[in-house]
Amino acid sequence: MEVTIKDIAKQANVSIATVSRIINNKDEGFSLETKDRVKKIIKEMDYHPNSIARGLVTKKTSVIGLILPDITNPFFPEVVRGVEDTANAHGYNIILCNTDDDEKKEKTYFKILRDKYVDGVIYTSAAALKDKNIKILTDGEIPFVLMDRYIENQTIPYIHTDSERGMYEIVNYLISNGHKKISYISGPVGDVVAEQRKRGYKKALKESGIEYKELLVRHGNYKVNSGISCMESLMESGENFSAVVCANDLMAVGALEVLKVKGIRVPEDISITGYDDVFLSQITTPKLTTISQPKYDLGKISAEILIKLINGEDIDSREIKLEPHLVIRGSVAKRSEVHEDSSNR
Amino acid sequence: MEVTIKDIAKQANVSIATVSRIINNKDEGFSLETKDRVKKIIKEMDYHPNSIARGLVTKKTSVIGLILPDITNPFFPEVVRGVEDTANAHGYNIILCNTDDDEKKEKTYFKILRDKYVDGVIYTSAAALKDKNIKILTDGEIPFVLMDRYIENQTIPYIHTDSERGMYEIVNYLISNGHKKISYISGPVGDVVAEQRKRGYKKALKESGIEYKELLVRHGNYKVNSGISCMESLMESGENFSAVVCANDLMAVGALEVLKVKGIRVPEDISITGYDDVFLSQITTPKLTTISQPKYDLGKISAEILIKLINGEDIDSREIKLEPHLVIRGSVAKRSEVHEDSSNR
DNA sequence: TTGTAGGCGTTATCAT
DNA sequence: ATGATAACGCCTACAA
Repeated sequence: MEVTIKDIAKQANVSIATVSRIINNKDEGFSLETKDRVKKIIKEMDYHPNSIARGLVTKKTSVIGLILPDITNPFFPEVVRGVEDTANAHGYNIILCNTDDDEKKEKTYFKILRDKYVDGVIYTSAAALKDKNIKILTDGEIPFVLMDRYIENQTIPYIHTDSERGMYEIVNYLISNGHKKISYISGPVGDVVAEQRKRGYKKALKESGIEYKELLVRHGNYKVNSGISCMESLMESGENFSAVVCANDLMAVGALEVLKVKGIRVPEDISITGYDDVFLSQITTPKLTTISQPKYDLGKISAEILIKLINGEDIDSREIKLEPHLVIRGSVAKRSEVHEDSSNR
Repeated sequence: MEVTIKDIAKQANVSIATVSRIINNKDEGFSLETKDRVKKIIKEMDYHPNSIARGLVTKKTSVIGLILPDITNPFFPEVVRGVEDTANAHGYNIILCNTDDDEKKEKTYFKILRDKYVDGVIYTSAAALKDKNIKILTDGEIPFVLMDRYIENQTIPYIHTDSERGMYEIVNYLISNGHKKISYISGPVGDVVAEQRKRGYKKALKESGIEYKELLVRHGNYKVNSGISCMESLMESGENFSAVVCANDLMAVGALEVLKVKGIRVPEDISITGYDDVFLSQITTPKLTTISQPKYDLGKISAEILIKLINGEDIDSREIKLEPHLVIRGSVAKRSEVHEDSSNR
């Protein structure tokens, strides 16, 4: 049988109340002498408080839920690490939940986490979060934050990187290298982040007086295979372009693969860009020019905000926007006049 | 205030005992009629049992701990996914713990998980697990399994892939391609898996009558950087070799990078092999010939075994060995006679 | 400074 | 088929 607070109390000839005060580091309610004695006995008997029992009365479990689409997506491990390290440093553990962007799974996890009385949850989803689902958490008065993605018309804090700006910058970089016909492989239609990035793409084009052509854009799902099919579709379209910007690195990898197979040189013939700066982007040939997101920090800050919320502290603003930055590697070439001519109407 | 079993009981004019029986799907202790009535009220009042309170009496929490070195290592996400999917399918959630192979962190996590009364833990570590630490779990009578790595002289179940055999096969593949001078970039000295793989390397050499030369081996830490430094060291050694086999893909990526910088062609000049078949190995140039481990299954089966243990079921044997298999891609070339001659003494 | 006792929300053992 | 009630292990007023 496990040794309980009762055993310690008996052994030390004090009440369990006193023991409780001591293990909770209260600064009143016992003499220094009894404190030492009790502590010694606790050590001798290897007593450790039962978190469950404690949780039942305090309503705190010291665990937070971490909901994301798929840990297998190379974007997430580093984010998760940021969350876990931070949570841990504050005495929390994390329950990891993979939803595959499936609303049903999300809902189920919400309920489970609520029933398990987690102290808070960090939520990332590409799917639009329904109010009805949010209610599961809010009714349970469980603090939560949105990470990476966000939901409109809500007051829930969210931490993300400025996707529109990131995409804006990399497209501008392309333009400054002489590119004018720029294809775009986007994320899914309806995905909030995908929309933001596309907005950055459009904005950059517009500012340079380049017309946005629907025919030059394709919609993938952030996975390698969709990068492949989008690139193939682009090639077969007969449209002319000197560069293709992808909404994430994985799709860029797929696009790269297609061009390699077709014997089209990157970046000499066509330039390609990624987004996220996942490790993969450093080992493709050529290495991907991409936009770097502070992934670890994204997780870290999300955890910090959540913990503040849990502690009832104020947070400065609902939105925390981290800044992305351009990482120039080898997948973009200057568009020379010669090529320019040959590809003009 | 949350609605409790008491509220339901009152509303339904029954005792909490009856409600309890109903929510736990007992097959006695209530009439069909009251069952329906209670269930209806439960739904109306949106009642959900408090897992904490339940856990306090049942001693079950439906959560399992998952301890691994670093989720950021691309080998793990898929394993974790296998664990999570399986756990979830059986009604369990997972608490993720990153240890960085730090014994102190491991010990701390052991204690936390024990205090949180997790139902079991899956443990992966490169560090030698001390008996004293194991005791934390065994004393708490918490079932656990070893995943990927194992500990000698213990009776703890472990699930792993046959590292010795995997390495044996890939080295044989090299030999069958005419390679005789084969360098080896190993994992850390003392790491159990590293030892197993090295054993496979030695065995293959021996069977083909090739002498094992300490001068041809280096020890890294499974990370890209160590692959780089090991490869550099190998190049500077002046030793002659036509192939280098790496104990994992990440180090192979590092090695590849060094050769690329030096203008040495892979596989024409030197062949390289990886191990693990992490996604990265498909996008290097050339693509890595490597050994594939069933990563998802590793996680899945580990979870299944653990759950059996939790349920008090018998498991067939202490050791479950999954089979690795050779994946031939483009980083190994036939060693032609010409090269052979030039590199012979 | 210390102890008593109630309560947290369940499950489970007895009765009835 | 039901209902009281005692745990489960801890925290926390409230007393002493």
